[in-house]
Amino acid sequence: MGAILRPPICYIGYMQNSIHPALESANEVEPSTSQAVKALLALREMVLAGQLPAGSRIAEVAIAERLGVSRTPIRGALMRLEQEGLLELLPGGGYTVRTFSERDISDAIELRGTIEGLLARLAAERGGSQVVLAEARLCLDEVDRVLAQPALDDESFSQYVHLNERFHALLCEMADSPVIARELERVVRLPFASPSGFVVAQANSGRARDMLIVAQDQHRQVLEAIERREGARAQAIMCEHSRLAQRNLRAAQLQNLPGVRLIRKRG
Amino acid sequence: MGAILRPPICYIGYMQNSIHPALESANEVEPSTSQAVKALLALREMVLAGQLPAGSRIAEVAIAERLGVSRTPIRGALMRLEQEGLLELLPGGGYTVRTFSERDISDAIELRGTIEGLLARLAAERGGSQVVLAEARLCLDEVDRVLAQPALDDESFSQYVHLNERFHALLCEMADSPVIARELERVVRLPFASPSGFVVAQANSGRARDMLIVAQDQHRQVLEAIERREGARAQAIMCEHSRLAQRNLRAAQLQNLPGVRLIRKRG
DNA sequence: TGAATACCGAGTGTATACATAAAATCACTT
DNA sequence: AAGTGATTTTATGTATACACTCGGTATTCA
Repeated sequence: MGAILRPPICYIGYMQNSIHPALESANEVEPSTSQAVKALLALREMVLAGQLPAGSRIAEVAIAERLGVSRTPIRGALMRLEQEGLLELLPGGGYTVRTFSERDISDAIELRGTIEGLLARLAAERGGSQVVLAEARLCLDEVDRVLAQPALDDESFSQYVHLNERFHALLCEMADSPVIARELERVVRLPFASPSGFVVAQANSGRARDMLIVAQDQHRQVLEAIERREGARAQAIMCEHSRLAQRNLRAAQLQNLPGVRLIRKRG
Repeated sequence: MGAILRPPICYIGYMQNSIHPALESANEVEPSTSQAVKALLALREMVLAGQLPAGSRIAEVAIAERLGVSRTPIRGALMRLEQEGLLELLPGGGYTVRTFSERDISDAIELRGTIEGLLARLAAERGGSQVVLAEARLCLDEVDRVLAQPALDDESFSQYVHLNERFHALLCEMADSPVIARELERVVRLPFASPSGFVVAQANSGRARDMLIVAQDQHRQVLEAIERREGARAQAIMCEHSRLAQRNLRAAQLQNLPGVRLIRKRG
């Protein structure tokens, strides 16, 4: 498990290919990655890190020379990030960093919970394959093992996040619906909407482990509901499950999360 | 109401700027529209009309000369359509037309119903502004007037579709959630997931008007539920409302719908 | 002195040229 | 004859050059 420990744990899609554009010209992480991918990852990181001033237009040329690529891949990345909802189109052309109110984030989490609830119901109704169900059980067993210790260190949290994302991915697989899975992936990319978005945020809190215990219980129950073909129950549990993130949104200290700078205080 | 009668009624986003790329060089619909917009609209039409062979790679240069623009806006349009879910990335680069199984379409409709249900619940909980509520009531009154006649002609159907989309848009406004509204718009763009996607498909059916009567009743009930702040009821009605489209998916003759060619029979 | 117009600059939108990778075809060998 | 290898060709990915639009500023006229 080669997961990085502290900062960029939160977003599902970013874990496996998280690039740090720290060094100016030394960001040759892999020679095989195309310029377009490089630009996309770097720009997303920059946006989430708050390195781009929100409100003013993003200068393409400046980004281009900063990343050492031409404007073409930059423009592609900008288009894509606008589609993802991290950027906004300006009336005169060009893009700005989008900011989110707390209610926007709350709505994003609610939407994720709703879609995951739908997935859970479909999984129950359609009855996932025994193989995937067995994998999910094993996954939860591993989580139990991680949570067995009374106090969790960073390594344990990292493992939990990994297993958590794996379970949510398995849920997708059980529902066997590429269309819905695809849209869920989009929603999860919205800042703070990820299933493990707030796990790290409260990692230092004393009740952090207790929260994870509750979440794990919900995972157990939803899997049981799916196995018993209890669709409505599975849906309800999964929807409620997302409200853990809602609670953390209010209680958590958000300093260490990527994308905090995108939250506007009032407006 | 400058709605075109027969073919391109079905997709919300396409109505106001539906371009027919019929004439080769005479598609100067507006001189102010950028090449990028032109390419996007034309390509989307081509994909939905089934003019591009599904399965094989889309040749950029061919599209470019056919539309009379360079490859740059074409590539932008391809990227965007891939994001929208109409195209698929090929492993070697390039794009293909995506095809949908009947279950994919069914899932898309279910997803739309789920999200609209969420919107209805939020609208009820948050209590939409009196202005929007009044507009919605007026909208439904107009629908009543259209449905008053015993038999509906094409003009009436067109009016219904227009009012139907307006009501769904007002629902979005009542919920007052830009984040969720944005994702709903994406889902609605999926082939056949539009709220009025199957209205036209069964326009010639004898029971067409009856279906619309049922839909209108659901609209009335959901609005009442929202006004009374009955969130769960509003959610349930709106979710069930989308199942009308599910039924039509099975029963309707789909010949006249844009995007039919994207349905693969088995697989 | 204020306002309006014109000029200049910065930056996006578009087109095209080039490089590279993939695919298809042909030849050659087994 | 079939399969594998090399070569050619075609198409995508990338960079750059150009055009045009939108702001800003300065200048001029009333």
